[in-house]
This record gives sequence, C-alpha cells and structure tokens, in this order.
Amino acid sequence: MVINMKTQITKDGLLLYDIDNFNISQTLDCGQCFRWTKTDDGCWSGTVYGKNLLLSQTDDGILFYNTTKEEFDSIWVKYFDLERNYGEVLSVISENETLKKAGSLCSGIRILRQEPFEALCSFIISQNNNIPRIKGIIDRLCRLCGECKDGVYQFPTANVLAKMTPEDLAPIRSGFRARYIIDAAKKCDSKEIDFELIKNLPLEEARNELTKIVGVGVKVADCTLLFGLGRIDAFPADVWIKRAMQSLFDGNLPECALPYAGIVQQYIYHYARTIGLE
DNA sequence: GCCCAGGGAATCG
DNA sequence: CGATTCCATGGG
Repeated sequence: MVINMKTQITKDGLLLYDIDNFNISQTLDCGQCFRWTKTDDGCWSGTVYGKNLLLSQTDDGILFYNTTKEEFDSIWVKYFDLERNYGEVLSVISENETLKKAGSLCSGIRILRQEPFEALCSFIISQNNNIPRIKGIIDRLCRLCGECKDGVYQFPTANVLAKMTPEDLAPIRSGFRARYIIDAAKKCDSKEIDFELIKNLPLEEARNELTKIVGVGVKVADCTLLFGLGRIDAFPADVWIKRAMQSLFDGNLPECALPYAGIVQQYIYHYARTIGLE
C-alpha cells in the first residue's frame, strides 16, 4: 500500500507534507528516545546513524533541515517509520473506546527505528531510573567515548565500549548499570548477540537471546525489540503499563490491539502518564 | 532523613 | 515457584 506522503526541496531543506499522524514533539518526547533536544525556537535536533538533523513542524508540514532526498529516503523514512499507515492502526483500535481515547490524545506518535545497540544500552540505563537522569547518563556516555562528528558526539560503538571497564565508566555516573552496559557491548561486539539474526526470530526466542546479557530482563529486551528492531509485536510492560493494564483493561489487551501491540503500548504509556489512572 | 524513578539479580522461604 | 531485598544516583 502506498502511503500518502510527499516531499519537496525548499531553500531551507526538505519539506515533508501530506503526511498524517506525525507530530515530532509527540514522537521525540514520549519516552522512547533520550538523545533528541528541543531548541529554543521549537525545533528538534538529534543525531542518528552519524547524521545530524534539525527538524521543525510548520503549518505546511515537517521541515528537515540539512538533509537531502537521498538521505531522507535511505535513513529518515525508516527511522521515523513513515511507511506505516498509523491512521489505519488508530482506526482499528478505536473499536475499543478506551484505546480510541488514548490514541486520539497522542495520534502523532511514531515508533522510531533506533540504532539497535543504542536502544539496548538506553533501556539498560533506564532501569530503576527517571527520564531526565537517563538522558544525562546517555549524554555523558556519548561525550566520554563516542565519536565527535561535525561537533556532535555520537553514541559509542559496541567495539569501543567492549574494551572499557566499570571504572572507566565512572564519570557517567550510571551506578550499578555500568557493568551491564559493558556486558552488552562485549556480547554485541563478539556477535554472540546478533541483531540481524534476532530481528527475525519469533518474539519468545528473540527475548531469550537478548536476556543472555547481564542486566537485561524481559522489559529491556522488549524495548530493544520495539524501539531498535522494529518489532511492533513486542509489548514492553513497565510500571506505568502494568498499572494501566490492570486499571483500564483488567489485565488483558483488547483483541483489536494485538496486531499493533507495541504501538498501542506507547499510546497507553502516554495516556497513563498524562491523564493519570483511577 | 524519606520516597521514587520506562528493572533485574540475588537470595530467600 | 513467588516474594523480598539490594543495587547507585539524584531530584522532589
């Protein structure tokens, strides 16, 4: 199916228009990623796959500064999941009244396809932690041992991190998570953990592979699958989701949401955190 | 001082 | 098995 999406090169950059259900603030500020920052004038800047990007949402659409059509097609379409029809997802889940409401409150969220190793480490760092501090630790990690490209520090590679010790990571103040990050790096660098292989495994087997990393349980594994490997069948259940599932659905996700569990998870997460629960 | 934060490992019974 | 406790760190 062809998604309604048009692009046009302007003097400022590439303009994406005629696209539904894509709000950059909702997408970049919903707790799925930790390395995008909002600028004073309301733009968003971030760096993915070594490319620095500046975005702004206007009445005309979304403006991608400093990018090309080639880069847009090869990187950003996939990263922002632009080929998926979120309108259809929202339509199908609106069969359930609660999901209809949850979806309508954040219908511009898109599930990012982040770099797998970054997603894995980010959610290792997220455990028993809060979002501002997660962002701080990740920022310090990039500055400590990530490559600097065009003045922006990238997320470190598994190869670099695999050679480090918990003492080396002391400056990022990640506490007990330092040795988890290093174990993840070693297993990814050696290909004992192979994202390309895991990506296509049945959910249960994919989880079993990722949880071989010390400090990775089911929740972090599911976040890695959803936000790093594009597996929208993964349903990460953190404390908020667990509370919401009991409170809203008596523990069971409505049938209509099952094909899009991961996306719906993000709607519920947003709903629980903004509206609150009974 | 206390509590909690997009959890997981270790150690119980 | 399930339940509890500890893990570093920082903000409220």
